[in-house]
Amino acid sequence: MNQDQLSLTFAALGDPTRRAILTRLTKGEASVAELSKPFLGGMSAPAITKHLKVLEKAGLISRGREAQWRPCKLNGQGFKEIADWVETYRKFWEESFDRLDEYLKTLSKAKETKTKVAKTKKKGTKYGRQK
Amino acid sequence: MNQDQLSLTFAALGDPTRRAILTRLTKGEASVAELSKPFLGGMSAPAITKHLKVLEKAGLISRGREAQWRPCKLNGQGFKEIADWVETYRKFWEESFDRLDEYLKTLSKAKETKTKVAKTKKKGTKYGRQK
DNA sequence: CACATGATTAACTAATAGGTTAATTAACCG
DNA sequence: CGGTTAATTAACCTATTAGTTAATCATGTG
Repeated sequence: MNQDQLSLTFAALGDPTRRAILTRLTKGEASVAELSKPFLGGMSAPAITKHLKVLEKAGLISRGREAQWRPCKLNGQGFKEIADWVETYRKFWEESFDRLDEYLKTLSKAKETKTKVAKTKKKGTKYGRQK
Repeated sequence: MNQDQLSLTFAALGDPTRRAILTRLTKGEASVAELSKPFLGGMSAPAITKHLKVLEKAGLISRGREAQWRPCKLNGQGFKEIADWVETYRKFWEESFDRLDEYLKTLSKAKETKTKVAKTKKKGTKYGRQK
């Protein structure tokens, strides 16, 4: 299934070939042929076409018409969706930096005082049997 | 194929079940059994175990030991990787908002002046034959 | 029109993903 | 120890994915 937009977008980004295509597009519009060249020996056009379909459904690119060419360009909206989603987890990565910070302070403190820390055994946690 | 960390992380986020697990974990640590309950009729424990392996390799969670329970918790680092990657595309979504903004201004201007915009046909683009 | 170029579609293949149930491992409890 | 609970591993199934080559569609040009 995986029909929801966020899943489509994340899944699209999970492929390195597709991310390479996006990186290329930061430098400007490109045709299918242009996009296929950079891939060692050149990836086949049908393969690129498929990737572009995935990227388009993911809202990460949009496509134009220019005679027989169908140039692709980045579509900001898709990226914003991802940015907004991950933003809701910000405090978790900031927290871990806080903890790292605290740990580093602990280290230097330990160096000063040579303190031996007692290892306290936790018991009876929330995971204990409930009946 | 798909071995790089960023691919693992994005691919992990591409599954709605796994994102639901992450959402649950924002409220605190949880065991496999606790994580399986919310899924309509309860998803099987082996399925959850597999998802957790994916999330762990993606750097999005870490796991502890508490007797026979293996509680999971969020790992901020994985989220930061994603945030950093998407940040490099920020200007593309901001640009599109600028364009929207400009468009809205154009609209209200048109309302004021009733201007008819000439449609200019582009010709001879970069996609032309290079022979 | 005939033909060349660019892209897509069709058909196929091999590998991977997401799920299941059954069996196994690990740890606690009486 | 024997039993129970939590989780993982194994084996299996089906659907999807990423790629291929060959054929088709679309467009511009002599």
